[in-house]
Amino acid sequence: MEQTKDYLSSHGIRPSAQRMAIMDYLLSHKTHPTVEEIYTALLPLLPTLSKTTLYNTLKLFSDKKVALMLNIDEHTTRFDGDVKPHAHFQCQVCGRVYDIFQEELPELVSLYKQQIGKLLISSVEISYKGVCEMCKNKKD
Amino acid sequence: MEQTKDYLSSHGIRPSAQRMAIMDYLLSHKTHPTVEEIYTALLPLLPTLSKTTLYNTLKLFSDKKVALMLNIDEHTTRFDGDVKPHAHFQCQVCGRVYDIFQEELPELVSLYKQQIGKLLISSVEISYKGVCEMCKNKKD
DNA sequence: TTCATTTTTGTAATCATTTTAAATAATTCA
DNA sequence: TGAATTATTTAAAATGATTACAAAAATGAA
Repeated sequence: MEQTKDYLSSHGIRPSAQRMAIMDYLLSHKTHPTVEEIYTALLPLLPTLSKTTLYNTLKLFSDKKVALMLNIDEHTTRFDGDVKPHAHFQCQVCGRVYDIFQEELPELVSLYKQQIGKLLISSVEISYKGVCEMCKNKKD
Repeated sequence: MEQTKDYLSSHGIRPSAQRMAIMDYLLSHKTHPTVEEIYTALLPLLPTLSKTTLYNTLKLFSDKKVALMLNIDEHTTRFDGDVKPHAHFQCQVCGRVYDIFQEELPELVSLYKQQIGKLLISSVEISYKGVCEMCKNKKD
């Protein structure tokens, strides 16, 4: 996709085939995928893709602010191509990660983003845990 | 300490020597230590302590709500004996984790803790990243 | 083209965490 | 008490995510 190329370029990222495919994947899969999931999904498209490239690229995306690196899952890092301020929820039964867009959040984030005391804040991550609707209903 | 024994007992945790030592450590070291740090610190007191016991115990503490398991550090899990609602900040230069007690936070947490839509929320973790005062000053 | 730089790749190494099974300690109740 | 059951601790091995490294491939500039 041409717009992905421009999107990367405008953020100071040279748009290689691998990078575009990875960015496209993140933008079209709002599932907060793990490295493993992205790797498995892209292998048919990029048969020579290596895990190292994935790790390097996702780190680059995170540094350049075109992706979020999420620590909500204690077992593995997850990634999000949506960089608008929002929170996340992980279901402790099925492991799925959901987005939470609350009106108060962007406000809260911008409020704290500048400074708390003498600390220089650059990012905020808000993570909820519990049981999602699907799993809650199965329990009955 | 006798009060640690009661504290554990009142939370449904049988107070073994190992558990009391670990809880004591968490209550007296507000540094959000890693498993490795706790292990190294306690080895002189409990020469036979094993890492497995540490992992088991910290999991138990987290389940019984006498400790927080923090995912703020992407490399390793950190623990906090302070279970009052508060946020954390990790300095990306030195790695230290600081507590952030903001008036708005307990409110925010209790607000969201019950339910968001159809999700059943049981815990919230708010993590800031940036540069701490010490490291900020060193940079000049 | 040729040279230099960037990006990608595969392999091996590292390190936190989990699994497993045995050893030890504590508890129960006959 | 003391044998039997249960809970806890331990050490060693296995797992799995991530990083380090060095070579190969691709890209860009002169």
